[in-house]
Amino acid sequence: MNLKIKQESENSVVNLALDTIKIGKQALIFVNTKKSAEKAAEDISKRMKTTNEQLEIISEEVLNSIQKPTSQCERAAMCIKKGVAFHHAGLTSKQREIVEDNFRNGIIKIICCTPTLAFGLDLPAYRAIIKDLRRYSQRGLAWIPVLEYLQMCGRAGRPNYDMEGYAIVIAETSAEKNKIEEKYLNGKSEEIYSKLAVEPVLRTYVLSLISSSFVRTKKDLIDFFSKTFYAHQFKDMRKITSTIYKTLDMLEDWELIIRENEEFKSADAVEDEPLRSTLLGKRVSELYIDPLTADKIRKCLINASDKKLREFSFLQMVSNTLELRPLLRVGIKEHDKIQEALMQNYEYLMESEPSMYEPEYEEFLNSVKTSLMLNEWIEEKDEEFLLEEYGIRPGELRAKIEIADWLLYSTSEISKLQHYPNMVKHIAKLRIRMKYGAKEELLPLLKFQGIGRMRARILFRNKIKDIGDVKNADLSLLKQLIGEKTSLSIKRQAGDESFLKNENDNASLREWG
DNA sequence: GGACGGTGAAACTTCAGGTTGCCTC
DNA sequence: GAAGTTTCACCGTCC
Repeated sequence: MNLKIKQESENSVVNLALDTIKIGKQALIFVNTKKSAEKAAEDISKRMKTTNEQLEIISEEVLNSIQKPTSQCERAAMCIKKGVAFHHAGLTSKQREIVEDNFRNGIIKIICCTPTLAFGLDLPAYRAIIKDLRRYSQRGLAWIPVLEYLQMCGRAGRPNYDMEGYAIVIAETSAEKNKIEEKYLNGKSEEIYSKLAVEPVLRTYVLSLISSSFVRTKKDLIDFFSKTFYAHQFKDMRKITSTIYKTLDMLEDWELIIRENEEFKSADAVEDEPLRSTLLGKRVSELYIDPLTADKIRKCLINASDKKLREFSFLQMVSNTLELRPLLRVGIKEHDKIQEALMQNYEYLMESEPSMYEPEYEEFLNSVKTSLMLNEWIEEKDEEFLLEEYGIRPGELRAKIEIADWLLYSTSEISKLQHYPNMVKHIAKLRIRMKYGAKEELLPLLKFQGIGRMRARILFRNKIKDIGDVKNADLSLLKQLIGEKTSLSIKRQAGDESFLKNENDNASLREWG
C-alpha cells in the first residue's frame, strides 16, 4: 500500500505522527529505549501548535503526580500539553495510567513508547509505527524476536472504532527494508520455549511441589515433570532427571527440604525416596521467593550475629538478589566513588565481599550502588535527586522499593523461623521508612493516615514530633501547616475529640510492628 | 599575553520490561 | 550499532 506522507521535517517518525493527527487518528510509536521515547515525543510535540483545556488539565495532573515533580515529570507534562506522550517504565504508575486513559478516550493522539505497551495492555491505535526493530543486547544491537514484532503490529486497529488499522515499520536503507521484509513480514515466528528450564524457576517450582505435598517422593516429582511442556519439548528425560536431582541436592543443602530416610541417600536409583519440606522451606515457598535468595538471607542472618548492622546492611543484602535485577549499573566514572562508599560501609556488610577478580564482583558493586540509592531514599532525598545522582526514574524507583520491601518482609519471616527475633523490629522500621522514604525520626508521625514524608517533615520541623504533640498542638497552627482537613483528621486520630465536628472522618492510626 | 567563550569534531557511554508473592490497618 | 553526552583542540575576541 502506498501512503503519501507530507515531508514536513527530516524525521520520518515526526512526519508520520503529524500525518496521523491530520487525518484525525491516533498512533503508537514503538522505539527501543526510554530516552528515545522521550526524544521522539518531544520532537513531535514541538511541531504541534495548539493545545486545549483538557490537555492542560492532564498535563498538570502528570506534572503533579508526585510530591515534587522531577525533570522527567516536566518533560512529560510539556509533551502532553500538545497531545503527545511518552510511556515507559520510568513513569510512575499514576502517570502511566493517565496517559493510557487519555489515549483511550482520544485526548492524547500520539504515544511514543518502549515495548511496555506491546504486551498485556489493551491500547489499540489506528497506526502502530515501529521505529526500531533492533535492540541492544549482550552482543551489540540485535533484531528483536518476530513474536515481539507481531505483538506491536497487533496494536494497530481499534476493533470498535476503526474499520482498519496499519502497522508501519520504518527502514532507513533499502538493505534494511529487504531484511525486514524477509525476517518479519514473510518470516516465521519463533518457537515458544518453556521457561521451566530456567534454574530459578525450576527450583522454585520443585520446592513448591514438595512443600505443598503435591509430590511426596522423587518418583512423583519426575513423573510430574515428565508431563510438562518442558519435558515434551526437551524430550531428553535423562538430562531433565539429572537437573532435577541437582536441584534437590541444592534445596537440601539450603535446609529447605529433608530427605526423610538416611538409607535412600546413597542410592540415587531409589526413586521412592520420600521428600518433605522443612518449616523454612514451606515458608519460603509461601513467600514465593527464589530458594537461592532464601539461602542467601539465611546465611546473612547467621553472619550478622556478631556484626554491627545498619540500614545499609539489609538494603545491600536484598539488593544483591536475582529478584531485584536489573540493578543500577556502576558507570565507569562512578567506579571509584562507589568503591569508596563501600569501604566506608564495609563493616556493615552482611554478606562477604567477593574477590575483585571474580566475575560476580561487578554485580556486587552494582548492588552496593543500588543499596546506596535506597539508603538516600530513606534519608529523605527526593526523586529528582535520585534521578540526577543515580539515574533512576520515579517509576523504576517505585518498582525497586516494592521488591525490596517484599524481600525485607521475607527476611523478617525467615529470621523468625531461624530464631533471630531481634531482627524483626529493625526490619519493621526499615520497611516503613522505605515505604515513605523517611528518616527514623518521622516514624511516629507516619502512623497518621493522610501523613506522608512531606507533611511529617513539616510537622516535625515545627516541633510536632509524635502522637502526643499532635494531641497538644494548636489546631490553627496545624491548619496552617498541613491544611484544615488533614489537621482535623489527625487530631481525631490522636484521640483529641475536642474539635470534633467532622463525623464522616473515620480515619484511624496506621498500625504496624 | 592571557583569560574567556564559542564551535565542532572526536571520543565515550549507554541502551526494554515486570507477574505474583506477604501483611497491616 | 546508534544516539546522546562529554571532552578537547582550535580559533576569535576582549581586556
